[in-house]
Amino acid sequence: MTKQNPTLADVARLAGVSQMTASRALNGRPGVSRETRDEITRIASDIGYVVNRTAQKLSGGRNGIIGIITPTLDTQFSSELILGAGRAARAGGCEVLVYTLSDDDRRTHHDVMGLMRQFSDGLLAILPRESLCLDSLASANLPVVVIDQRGTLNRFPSVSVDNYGGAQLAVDHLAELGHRRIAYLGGDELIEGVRDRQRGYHDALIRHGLPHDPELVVTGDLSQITAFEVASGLLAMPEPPTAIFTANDQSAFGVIAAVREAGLRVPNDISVIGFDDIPMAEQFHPALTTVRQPFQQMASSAVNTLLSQIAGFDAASQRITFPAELVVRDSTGPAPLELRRAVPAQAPRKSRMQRNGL
Amino acid sequence: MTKQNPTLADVARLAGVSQMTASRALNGRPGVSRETRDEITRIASDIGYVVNRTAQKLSGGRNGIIGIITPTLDTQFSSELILGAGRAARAGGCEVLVYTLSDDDRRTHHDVMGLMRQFSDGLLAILPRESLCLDSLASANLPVVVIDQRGTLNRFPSVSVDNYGGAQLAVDHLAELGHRRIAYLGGDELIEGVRDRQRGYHDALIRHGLPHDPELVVTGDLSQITAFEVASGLLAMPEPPTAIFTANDQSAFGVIAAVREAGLRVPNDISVIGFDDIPMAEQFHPALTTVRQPFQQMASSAVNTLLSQIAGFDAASQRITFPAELVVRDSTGPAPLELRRAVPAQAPRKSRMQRNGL
DNA sequence: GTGAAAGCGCTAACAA
DNA sequence: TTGTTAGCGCTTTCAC
Repeated sequence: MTKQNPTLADVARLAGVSQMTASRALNGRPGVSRETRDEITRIASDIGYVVNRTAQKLSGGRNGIIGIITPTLDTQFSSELILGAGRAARAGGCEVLVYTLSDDDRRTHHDVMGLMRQFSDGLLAILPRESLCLDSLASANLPVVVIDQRGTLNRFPSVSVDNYGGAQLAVDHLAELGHRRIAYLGGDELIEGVRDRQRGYHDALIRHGLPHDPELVVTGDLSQITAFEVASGLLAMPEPPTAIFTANDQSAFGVIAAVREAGLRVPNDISVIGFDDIPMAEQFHPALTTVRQPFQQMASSAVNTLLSQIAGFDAASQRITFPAELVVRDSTGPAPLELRRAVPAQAPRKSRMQRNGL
Repeated sequence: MTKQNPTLADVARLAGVSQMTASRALNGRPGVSRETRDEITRIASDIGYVVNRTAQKLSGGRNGIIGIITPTLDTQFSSELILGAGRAARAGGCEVLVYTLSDDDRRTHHDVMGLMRQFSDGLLAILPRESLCLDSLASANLPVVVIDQRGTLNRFPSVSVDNYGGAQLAVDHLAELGHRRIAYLGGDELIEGVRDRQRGYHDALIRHGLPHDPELVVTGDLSQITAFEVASGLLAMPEPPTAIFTANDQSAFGVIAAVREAGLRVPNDISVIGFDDIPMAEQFHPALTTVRQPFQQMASSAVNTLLSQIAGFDAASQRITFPAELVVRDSTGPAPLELRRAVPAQAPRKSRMQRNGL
């Protein structure tokens, strides 16, 4: 307890004005003469005054804080979004505070929402799955924007990528490379975006007149490790796919590991394509072909929507969708020649293993 | 603006007691009769009362919030630490809010510190490099614990891993495998922990009586991409190393990619060992041999130190160091036979390329 | 253009 | 065991 931090009262006293004048000056509000304002600003900076946002918020005003709620911090998916949101917020004169939903569900979502509401002017929710949070969010009467979850109940404005279209892009790419047996490794069915990707996969298959073998549709949990296991099963099929489309990049990494483990090569024997285009995708070996989500744009669009809501505009029913983009790198290639046109009845496994042994 | 959130006054009124009694009851303070307390608790939960931590903080009390300051969110290094800290904090009845230092330095560190101070009871700073933040932190008179940075100025209690010893573990392992030409790929020299790792590498080399070739000590920036480039240079040397120790796992991934690119294999031709043991290390292919930092323990130890400081105990000079642990996986193996005992004068590159071509 | 008063929701400190 | 008073630092409202 050396010395207290300077408060608005200190600034006011030193400047010989009332607190209100100081407040107005420092916040750029009208009603202060040019000279007074300059003087106050100078003094404030001299004594190192920093507004107390806690008090600011409590007294009914805004405090320039945007809260971000994210289910997890350890995926590049969320870090990218948070990074982008932070940039956009700062550009809009706000700071960002992140709250991670606890892995244990001990704490009720309601409490968390309450907490964030008290701290911030508005909330950005990264909620891939139809979370219970939505209910708590609804009861909080403060601006909310949801990322990656349009939601069935249209309660909040949302920003997401065109998952359906993106998945089609992936299948198109594979089909053009001559693949016919294209597998899909999905994730948690509760995640709206993931469901859309699967629909996109399915519809694109039909559009290309490709067989739609239910055995080629498998489910993971968006983690690399699970993808590895699930993909291993896929590769052990009597008639394995020549290409695997995964619901996210992380899964694609697991698939590639599984392909290697099976003694096959990517993309020579099996093509793999992911979804997201997290930074790691480019650095992976082989560099991952994937469908890009424009994280930066999504984040800044979400922040801007939030900011305009905070400013009092109604954006309640806004649904922003960004197009996905195919990013071709090294993990996809032409389908093996002998499988390109028709799917032979006999298991192609052997011949491929041989080729690989060269 | 549907309806205001319930406040302590509401609870008190409904319970027919004063605000203070309600406050005491809800905070588990002594001085409230059993029945009154139960009744108040019931009512509070009935009307969905959630304490306003902003007001709580403003009124001079604690608010059960721990602020975490991290330079970045997109490394598993920091996510692991934050995850662990969150768990520990919650176990101690606190919530955690994360602030990411902006990538642009527009905002002064001082402002950020001010902000966090207002919001929280104490700060956990993940500051790998000797940051300017330390100065700002010092001026904030609230508990601070620093992770991964013992600091030259002994200002704050800190928690870190034994970087020096960990690096020696890595070199010991390599030396036991018969490696003689062991390279070190470091990172930012400003990072204290990284400097310690280099010292450990150097001293261990001497201890093992191994040659200390300055050419084998190169510097990256802890990123995978840079490591790839730097390692490529290392491999192109007339007399390349047979093992590479990197300052972090991320760099090791880049090195492995470079080794592959050069047509060599890990660990047959080149052994690679990292530092950190981030989750990705285990899932990488080949699974990475590395030196583990006990993130969970470090984080919870840091939180506990912080908590005790908040409780009023003095921990100003506390320095906690955790031992590092060698985790042997698949990226290290015996040194190539012909290089195991002595370092031949002629370039060994050719013979290794041949072996690889088998 | 400026200031005074009141209060945001809560908790210390002191009564009773 | 309980209540009263005061005030955290700021902004709103309304007066000058």
